Amino acid sequence: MSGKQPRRVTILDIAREMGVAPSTVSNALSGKRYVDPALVERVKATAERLGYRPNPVARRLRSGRASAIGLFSAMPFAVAGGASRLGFMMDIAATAAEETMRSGLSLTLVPPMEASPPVEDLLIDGALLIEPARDDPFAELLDARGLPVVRIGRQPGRESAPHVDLRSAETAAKLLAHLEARGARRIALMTGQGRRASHEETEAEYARFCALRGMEPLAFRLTETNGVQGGHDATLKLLAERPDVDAILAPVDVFAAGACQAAKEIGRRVPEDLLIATRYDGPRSLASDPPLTAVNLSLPVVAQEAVRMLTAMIEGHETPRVVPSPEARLVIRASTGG
Amino acid sequence: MSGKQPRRVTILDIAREMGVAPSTVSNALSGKRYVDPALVERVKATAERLGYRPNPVARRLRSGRASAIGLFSAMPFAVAGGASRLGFMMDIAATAAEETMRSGLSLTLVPPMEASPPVEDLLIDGALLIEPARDDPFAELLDARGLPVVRIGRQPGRESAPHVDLRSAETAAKLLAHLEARGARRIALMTGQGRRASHEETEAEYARFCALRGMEPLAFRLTETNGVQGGHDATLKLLAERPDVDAILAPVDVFAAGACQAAKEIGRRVPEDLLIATRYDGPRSLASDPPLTAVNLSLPVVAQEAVRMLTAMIEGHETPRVVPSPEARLVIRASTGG
DNA sequence: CCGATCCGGAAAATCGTTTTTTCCCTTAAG
DNA sequence: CTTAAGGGAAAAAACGATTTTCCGGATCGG
Repeated sequence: MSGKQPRRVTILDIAREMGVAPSTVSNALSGKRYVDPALVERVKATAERLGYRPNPVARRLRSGRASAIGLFSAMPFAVAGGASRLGFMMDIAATAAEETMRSGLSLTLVPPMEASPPVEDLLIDGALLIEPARDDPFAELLDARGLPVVRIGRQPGRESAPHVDLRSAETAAKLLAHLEARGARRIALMTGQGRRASHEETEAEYARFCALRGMEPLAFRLTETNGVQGGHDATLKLLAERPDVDAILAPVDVFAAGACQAAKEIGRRVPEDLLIATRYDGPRSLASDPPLTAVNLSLPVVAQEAVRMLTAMIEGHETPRVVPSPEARLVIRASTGG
Repeated sequence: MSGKQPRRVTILDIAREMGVAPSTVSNALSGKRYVDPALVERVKATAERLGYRPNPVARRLRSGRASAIGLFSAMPFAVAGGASRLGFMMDIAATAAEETMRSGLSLTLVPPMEASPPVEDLLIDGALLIEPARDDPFAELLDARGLPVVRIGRQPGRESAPHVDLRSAETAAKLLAHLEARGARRIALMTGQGRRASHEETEAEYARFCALRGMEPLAFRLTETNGVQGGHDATLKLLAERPDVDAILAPVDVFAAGACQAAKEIGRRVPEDLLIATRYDGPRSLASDPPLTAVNLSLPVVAQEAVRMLTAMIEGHETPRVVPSPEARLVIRASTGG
């Protein structure tokens, strides 16, 4: 346990061993300045022989870089049971971590906590922010610290901040058009309460869609932390009050899953009597009964793009402020007739 | 873009401003040495006024700690589609990140990559390793670096390494007993291929169980990356060949989900004609049709415990080498008769 | 009354790199 | 032949804190 480390080999050890200056060793190893090729070889060999490992902390202190970025989820991250965004977040985290490593950085996971975490003390030189809401506290802290931030999804009120645009309006339009094509005549909308762009854009698109067709809008905002149960309860209530509803668009997958359950309970067959569609195509949409029609958001691509933007900003390179996500593709499943 | 940081306030700025020595400021703020209380107050006030934030890197260089730990997933982390362990991993990551932050550390996510990531350059002073398989490459790298490591789940072949024991044998015993109590007479087992303790222990327990009852063992190892489809196909084949099988224990949740689908397709009703049970109680088990009987592994507690062990090891404190996870509790759902 | 102890703070060393500056020596130009 | 230029490596500064050492004055005991 805690085995007394045998004192790490430092650059100074190499320098002493070879009778050269520490700076020469540094330059030889990093290649930042010209050093006689033969000497470089010898330095490298000695470093290898002594088992030299650069001390990342010292390196960071001098160069001022943390060599890490943070992944911030605005959503309740550890919400017991009904963690509606875990899959979403992980699709991003997985790819982001990989892409981050590829750039020689590492990725720090920052969960929302009761007491907001010490953003100031985090060792990062940039941040990824997942679907920030209008007054996202993380966004404010990060901006205050003056850190480069790339948002995944536009942040309402901060449209000009760098972000990957998830194009939720287009996604909503596609889903609505699909439902209509499958025969829906009265579509209800179930979004979440957070003031996120995806919700706002979807609502706007839905309103436009309804207006164009003279369809009476039936839009609800559910509390995200209620999870499947929330979607379930809301659906029961909705279908009781408005039996003419023949389709539900529930962008948050847990709500859609709840809607499926509710429909089954009251004997409304999906998709024969009721169409249900969602947005994020995660494990839940596949595992629902029936499987849910959803949208392939290409989150791995989105994450990769976001990391690229962020690293560019950190290095001071030019980068477009807004990058569009790949075009969303419908994934049509049994919940809308397969 | 790359907004020139306004140069952080350092301890030197405070010292200059007040006409005292930097060391005095440090001592006043940290309280490590006695400093005149009145002066302490003035220093704190000045620090506050100037907006002083200690530079974590400098602090770490001097004290030699990285103040971060890594979370390593041995499993394919970004497996397209059938990512069977994402939920599992995230249950742990979420809590671990929170507990880590609470200890003033941060958590770095390390995905498996084609080219093994530069474990050497990671700024961590400890690691969490999720369900390492017998010859886990990460385990070797980390041990070689001499870093404290806590395994979540015993690692076959490294039983003496510090870990949180997931008690898979007991879990398996409970599930098997439950299936038997619900009337199962011929139980088949579907595990994964990785040489993880959970699979090995479950298989051993299953063998014991069968031997005791004179039940013919029917155990299969499926490739984890095939996901739901793999479980589905294997189940079809199994039920065709052995129609007398009346229960399936599939610890990997995606296999269980696939089994459900397959059963439905061939008209075997669950739970009337076939019982199905799984291990990890993630979103998938809830969203399956019917919902799956599973086991509450208390992953948040496990994660918390693992982080505590790790921080203790990092600080050189004594800590038990093996901590048992909380007793697993059955979560009985419709797939075994509710 | 003198030397030992204590005390609070200043000064300096330290952590291990990277980066800047200095310096020596060779070469080329005037 | 002298000087300027340039290249390659050594030396030193810097990063920002913590930790150790130092120092002058007050206190105390003998």
